[in-house]
Amino acid sequence: MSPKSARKAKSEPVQSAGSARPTLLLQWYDWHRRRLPWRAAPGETSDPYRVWLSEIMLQQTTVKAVGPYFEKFVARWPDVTALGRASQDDVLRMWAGLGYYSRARNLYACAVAVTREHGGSFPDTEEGLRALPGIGPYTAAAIAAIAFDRHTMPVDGNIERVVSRLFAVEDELPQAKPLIQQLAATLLANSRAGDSAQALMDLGASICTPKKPACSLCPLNEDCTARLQSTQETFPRKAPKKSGTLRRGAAFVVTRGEELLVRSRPEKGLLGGMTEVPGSDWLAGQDDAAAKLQAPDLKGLSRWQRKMGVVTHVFTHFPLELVVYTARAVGRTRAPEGMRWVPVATLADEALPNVMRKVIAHALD
DNA sequence: CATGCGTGGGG
DNA sequence: TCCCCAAGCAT
Repeated sequence: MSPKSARKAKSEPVQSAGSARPTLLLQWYDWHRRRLPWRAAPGETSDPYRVWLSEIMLQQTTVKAVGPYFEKFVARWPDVTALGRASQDDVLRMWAGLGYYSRARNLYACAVAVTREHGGSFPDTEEGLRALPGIGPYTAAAIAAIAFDRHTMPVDGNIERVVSRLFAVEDELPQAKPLIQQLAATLLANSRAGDSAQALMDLGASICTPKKPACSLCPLNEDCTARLQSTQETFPRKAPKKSGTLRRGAAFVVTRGEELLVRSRPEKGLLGGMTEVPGSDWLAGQDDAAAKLQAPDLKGLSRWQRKMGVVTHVFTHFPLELVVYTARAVGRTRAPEGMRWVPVATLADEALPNVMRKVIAHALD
């Protein structure tokens, strides 16, 4: 007789909780799902174009920030072939302010590819989607699950957080990604893959938040390992990231009547393809005198006037400090090679990143 | 696998 | 104020 045969008075329903979770999650979702502009109403078929567009915009970007941009885009380009017929510059102008501008270039390239190579319909498999510009592993899985109900679990930052807490994953990100992917897949319901994914994302966004998670409201709280240990807020594990070194530069704001001198940045790299006022390089340890030497060379220009103060801006990987110089150009002063005059009144329509809007506002203040 | 790539909001 | 972060991708 082995000790194992001893029976508990009341056998515990430790019912391999793994199988109960997907159902609990969907039940929670059916009551608490967020209403979002790109989501189909319950029972409705979702539009792959809207799912794709929203997923691209939502990469590293908050729902609140995306809202108005999504509405603008679908109003102007109601389907992927309409977007494919636009110009990249129109797309960049509409995207200005949302950040990560390579997304906008890839968005356009993707629309062209879907229009020309897929007859205007998105591929309905992860593999097919993954081959398109701007669509990586997460986005391919998300579109496949949400728009085409493929049985796959996309793993974004929300889901990494929820899963790493649920299973108390001690490994640090990003090394833990494969493990988390595997664990996340256990939360997929047999049907309703897209809802399973969106349920986890909503849970991460509204309950299982980075700070002060509302565990008492969580449908999975009963067998959340981190919560049982009261270590929720310490997950996911990740190495602290280092902040970049301050870079300095100068920006030159030249007006000609009611017009402003601008140019376009190179296609690739920081703020690729976006509009800017002429400026110096942005370098660590550069002094103002060195930066000023890079002022554009125009005939018929008034003296450069240094605006008091500086414009500061923080990019993901470095902070930036710009000194601003202004000057006025007479009558028909020609724009130097590669530059152009634009009316101040229509600046809002330009593909101006926010750092340049700050510079111009500071200069014209 | 590490790094580059925006911006605005919250604690 | 400062730091962290928010539905990642490309290289």
